[in-house]
Amino acid sequence: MKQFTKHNTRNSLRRIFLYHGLLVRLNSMGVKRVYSYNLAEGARVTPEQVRKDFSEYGIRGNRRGGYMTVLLLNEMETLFRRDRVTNVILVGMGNLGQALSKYSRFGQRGINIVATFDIDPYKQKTRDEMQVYTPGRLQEIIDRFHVTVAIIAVPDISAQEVCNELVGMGIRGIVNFSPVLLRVPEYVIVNNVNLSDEIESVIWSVYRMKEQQSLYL
Amino acid sequence: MKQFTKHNTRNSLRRIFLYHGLLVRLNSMGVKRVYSYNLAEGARVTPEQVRKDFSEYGIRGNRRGGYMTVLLLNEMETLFRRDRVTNVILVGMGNLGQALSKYSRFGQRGINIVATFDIDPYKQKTRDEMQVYTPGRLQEIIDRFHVTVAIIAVPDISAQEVCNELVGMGIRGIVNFSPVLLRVPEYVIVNNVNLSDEIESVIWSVYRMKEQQSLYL
DNA sequence: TGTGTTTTGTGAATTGTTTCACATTAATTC
DNA sequence: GAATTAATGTGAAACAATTCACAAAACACA
Ligand SMILES: NC(=O)c1ccc[n+]([C@@H]2O[C@H](COP(=O)([O-])OP(=O)(O)OC[C@H]3O[C@@H](n4cnc5c(N)ncnc54)[C@H](O)[C@@H]3O)[C@@H](O)[C@H]2O)c1
Ligand SMILES: NC(=O)c1ccc[n+]([C@@H]2O[C@H](COP(=O)([O-])OP(=O)(O)OC[C@H]3O[C@@H](n4cnc5c(N)ncnc54)[C@H](O)[C@@H]3O)[C@@H](O)[C@H]2O)c1
Repeated sequence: MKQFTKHNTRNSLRRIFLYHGLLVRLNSMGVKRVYSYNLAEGARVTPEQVRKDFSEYGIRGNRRGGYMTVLLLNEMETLFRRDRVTNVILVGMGNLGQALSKYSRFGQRGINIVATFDIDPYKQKTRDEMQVYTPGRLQEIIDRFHVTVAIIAVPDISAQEVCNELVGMGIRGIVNFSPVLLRVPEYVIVNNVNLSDEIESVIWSVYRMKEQQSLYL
Repeated sequence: MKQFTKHNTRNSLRRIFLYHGLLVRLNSMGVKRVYSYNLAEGARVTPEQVRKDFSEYGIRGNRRGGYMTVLLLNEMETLFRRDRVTNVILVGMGNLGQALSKYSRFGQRGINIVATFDIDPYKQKTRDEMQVYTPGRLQEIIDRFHVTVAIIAVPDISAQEVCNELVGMGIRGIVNFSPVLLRVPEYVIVNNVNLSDEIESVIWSVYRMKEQQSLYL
């Protein structure tokens, strides 16, 4: 087993997923060979970056011949567990939780939301098709489906509490949509996704760009 | 006007927003003075990082006295336009678009979704409270409300097309939730937010951590 | 007013990431 | 089958971000 000691940053992983997405499209379009500059163009990076990223994960192509699309795809899918489906639970079936639970393309990405949870009994009943469980059944479901990754979409006040429970029940990875930074043991992976920040940073970048442009008028 | 030539990375902006959030909470708790290590602890960074970030944006405190909470908050709100509300439009009122349009806390962040758009006439009618417009009225609304930032929550196939229209109508910043990298002129800011990637990167990090741990058994 | 203490602000050092430059290899052409 | 061409793979160089180290400032208290 190759060990990834150095690098392995969030950035390189992000790019790898991008390359994979592009590769799926190219493959479905019947492209047999792909070159670092093809992927680079699609991912808006340099070809060197693509090759360095692959090199980082031990993925190798043919000099002069680039990469065989199918082989590269297979290699990536094995390496990044795209060959397996991972069971995930979702806690908090409010606006965002419902949107996520209805998204039909997670399956293509190997993400399977096996169960959703909410404390609100009204939400437990009314969700069409997908069963919404009470948090009392968390441990049972986690054990039954060998769940190690959870999505938190509860209000900020409850987020840390829910997080603690989940970690206590064996969850090792959390995607947190609430606007608080969760405190977890070092063996737990957390990805904090703050949608307000994502929007606000664009707003601010636009203001800043306008200011700079007006300096040259 | 201070010019931000160097640095100004996405990372430092992200952290600045984090500090702001913490500051709002500390202020509402009646904390009068705040020190770099307070913010550092909350944001999970080093105190030096906090001070460097502030220094970067020309924010200064008192040696030994830290920062006056209210003054720092005011300074940040002026600097980062938190004192103004920015009008934003949202295109695509499917699962995700509806969740975003119902989120009530954007207002606190100075984000005001003034109008939403969808090609589906059914969606144009049924959304409670918020009016959903046909894309035919985009230019009119953009002009009327001086909109420069848009959120794209349409399917991947339509995303680039919608993006082109928006840019042609004067939009300068785009938050893109579709899983394609948009192609825009260099004067337009794009933030691609890929929720599948956010989840998948956690899944993969968990797998990897487990592998590494099993090496030491 | 002076001395000790605490905290900021920031150059310098370190660490991390991306790009460059080119040797190496494989395919193609003659 | 030798020469040419076009790609990869990767150290080295350049660049970027973070941490270190400490001087400068502000406050406390005698
Ligand atoms: N909706 C958005 O567009 C948006 C944007 C930015 C941030 N967020 C953040 O995402 C999170 C979810 O947002 P939302 O709009 O879906 O909120 P919401 O209030 O609509 O939904 C939250 C849900 O969590 C449930 N809940 C509360 N405590 C719980 C617990 N202990 N266990 C299980 N369920 C619990 C509630 O019953 C509710 O159904 C919030 O933290 C919000 O700040 C959402
Ligand atoms: N929902 C999620 O949890 C989720 C997760 C990951 C990624 N995404 C991405 O976010 C985007 C939106 O997802 P969704 O689940 O809301 O999809 P959806 O299919 O539910 O909604 C898309 C909406 O866009 C509208 N639309 C299509 N073309 C349009 C056009 N040209 N102009 C205006 N409106 C148009 C459709 O009528 C529909 O209402 C997609 O690109 C999806 O891949 C969503």
